[in-house]
Amino acid sequence: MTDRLQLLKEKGYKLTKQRREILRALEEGTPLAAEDILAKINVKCRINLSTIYRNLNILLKNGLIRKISTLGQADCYELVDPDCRHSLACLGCGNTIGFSHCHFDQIVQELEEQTGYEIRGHALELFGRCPACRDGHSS
Amino acid sequence: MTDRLQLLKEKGYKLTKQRREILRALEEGTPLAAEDILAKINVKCRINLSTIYRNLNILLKNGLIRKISTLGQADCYELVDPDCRHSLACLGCGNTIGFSHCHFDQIVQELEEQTGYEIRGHALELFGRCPACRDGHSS
DNA sequence: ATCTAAATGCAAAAATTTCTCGTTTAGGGG
DNA sequence: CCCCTAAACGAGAAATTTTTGCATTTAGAT
Repeated sequence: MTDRLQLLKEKGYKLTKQRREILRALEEGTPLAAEDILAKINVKCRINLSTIYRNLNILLKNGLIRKISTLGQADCYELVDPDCRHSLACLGCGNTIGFSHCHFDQIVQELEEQTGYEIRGHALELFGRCPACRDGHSS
Repeated sequence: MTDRLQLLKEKGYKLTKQRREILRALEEGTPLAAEDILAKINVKCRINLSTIYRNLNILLKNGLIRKISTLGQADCYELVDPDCRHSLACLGCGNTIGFSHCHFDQIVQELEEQTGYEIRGHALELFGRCPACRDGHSS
């Protein structure tokens, strides 16, 4: 059983197959909108979009995933993962690339001391213009 | 005329009173949802919600504002400002505090070199549990 | 095997965001 | 100034995204 399932179980959540499937979909690494998750769920698993939203909210509250809004029109969700991946999106064409190594440990620690918050995770989104959009039209 | 208006003008956008009012509302510093902006617009200025969304998208595309999704259910928008303010939200009660000094210059520069993107701005959201929620219930 | 709170599916509602189209307006050129 | 035109706007409809209520199912404990 994965760490994430373990944590949910300890918190008293039941490990339903829907819940497992949602996590499994997210474990691929790419940020996904609720609809995307639906599309990735095993055909054998009956699941409804509202179940997905309900679970995404639970996962959010427990700091297991983060919500990011730069990509697409619907919010996307991704695992708060150990190797800390983030996104860099082009404001022109929407092309997005990922990166790791955000080196936040220091900032996080300072803030925890200053505020008394226990920081569970972070979302970092960078945006700008990709090489193509930069050379092309000015909009 | 502010830098932001200047930039919009140079890009060929007209400086309508609606556009000015939206920016003025955002200049207060707090992240605002589209509805919040509507509520803050001067009563003398006739404006429609769709105008607000249209302009938010323009401002986004031009890197003048960022969209953040941790707070509330609707997306919020805030100016990409010179002193670089970000938010730390409690997963329990939603209480949010702001902070500055995210020290990103180095990360940004490295990424620009590696990717060829021109990075216009970033959104950073931290989340966790505030002291009260930490001591209180476990959910 | 039984029981119960938690979770789900479904359908409907609510909330958010985009779009169409007719009208208005900013700002440039006489 | 006044005119002109592309850009922007308002209004309302439509599309999309997200939440909710309720009857039914199910995980996990006894």
